[in-house]
Amino acid sequence: MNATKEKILDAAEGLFAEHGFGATSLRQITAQAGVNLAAINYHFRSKDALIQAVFSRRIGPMNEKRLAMLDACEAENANGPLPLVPVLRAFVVPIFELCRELGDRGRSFRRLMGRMYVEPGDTVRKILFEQMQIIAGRFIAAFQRSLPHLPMVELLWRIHFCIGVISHTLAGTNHLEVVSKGLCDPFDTEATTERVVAFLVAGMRAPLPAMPTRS
Amino acid sequence: MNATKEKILDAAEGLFAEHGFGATSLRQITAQAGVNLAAINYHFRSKDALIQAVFSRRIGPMNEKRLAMLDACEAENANGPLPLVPVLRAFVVPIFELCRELGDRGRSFRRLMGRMYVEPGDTVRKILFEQMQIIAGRFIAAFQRSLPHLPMVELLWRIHFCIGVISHTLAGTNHLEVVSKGLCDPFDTEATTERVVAFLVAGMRAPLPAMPTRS
DNA sequence: GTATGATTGAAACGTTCGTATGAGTGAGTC
DNA sequence: GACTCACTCATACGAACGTTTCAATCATAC
Repeated sequence: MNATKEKILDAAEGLFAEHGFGATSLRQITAQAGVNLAAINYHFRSKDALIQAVFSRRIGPMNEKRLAMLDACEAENANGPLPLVPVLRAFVVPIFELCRELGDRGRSFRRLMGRMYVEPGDTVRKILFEQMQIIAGRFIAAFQRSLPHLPMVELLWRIHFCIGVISHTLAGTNHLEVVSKGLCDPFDTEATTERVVAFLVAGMRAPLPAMPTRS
Repeated sequence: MNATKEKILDAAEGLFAEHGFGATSLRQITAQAGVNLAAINYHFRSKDALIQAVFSRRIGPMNEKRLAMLDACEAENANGPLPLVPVLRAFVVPIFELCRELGDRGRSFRRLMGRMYVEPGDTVRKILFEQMQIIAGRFIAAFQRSLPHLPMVELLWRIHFCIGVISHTLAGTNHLEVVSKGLCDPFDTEATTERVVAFLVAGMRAPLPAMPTRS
């Protein structure tokens, strides 16, 4: 790929993570990348297209890995119940692994990923929907096989909660570090992954809540 | 309070929730509120101060309610272990209750609250830190009494996860509605609260994760 | 009624934004 | 050497931004 294009993507990823999409100007990006302002509108068409490119560079490979892990899990348990833990791991692990592989750049990517779920505006929303469509069906079906007693409504809510934990952990504002006075290290990726999985496994297996009687 | 001031706060709350802080202009706000543009800089000093005002109008009462519920719980269990569920409820319930009380306006406030945890920029970050300081210590201590076997590091991580679930549930992008094809209703506040509590109770009580052996 | 202080109005300020333009550069082909 | 084509550059455009200014308006107390 063109070197300028990549420099732009790298700079944009970092600045978007730091300041958000709206608050990051194309001029900041080109300044940090050390390229000309017009290069963005040459290599990408617009700011929106740049945002899209920043995401798709990473998300595609990540979701492939997720599906690969899910495939492996389903293959190993073709004729029986699907154990919950590996399904959950297929959902959780690749995203943290990708962050670790990216090294220092992973810190930016984490924040971006965490933020994309709450980002207003159609641009990011659209990207998220497209990427979700690809894996949502597969994982819902897998979770259903793992937790067959759980009504669909409850299952979907709990997957929603899982995404919340993952997203918030990735977003990694420094609140946790501050509150814990450095005790908790969000960048110890492997330990964080295990903690997340343990929490989510328990949550998914929680007894059904007592529903309030509707008046 | 001045009627203009309140009209501005209402309009700002809705637009901030819909489009985010950066993407909402003061002109949009004054147009929606039906007041003059200069009114914002007269009643508040700046856009940042307006953002601050939008939040503090709601968060103060909410945290008071949280602490009140925690007080009650601690009073009832002065001489014994603190049960987990009421502590968690004190943490979770007031925020959902506030959203319900606010009616239609609660939908905007929910999104705002959910987003503030991931919002970039010093303005929101600072507000969040100030408000957190008030209740963080109290709740950490309470959770520690409820889960005395849990090491502090794990406890803090799990509180972090809880905030993730709450924040993501509040942020309430319509992903869940879309995926569930309307099966899940995020605005059934009471049922949502029970589901969140059930999930979080189980997560908090999860067995300790097997930590990876550090190489 | 008139003076006073708080509030609102219309208009403008300077800045920065995303985007567009057209000239310039440099490697590769004939 | 002339041509091509992908790319980079400096610069400009119009629009929208947050903020400011100052005159007009209003309620209220004297």
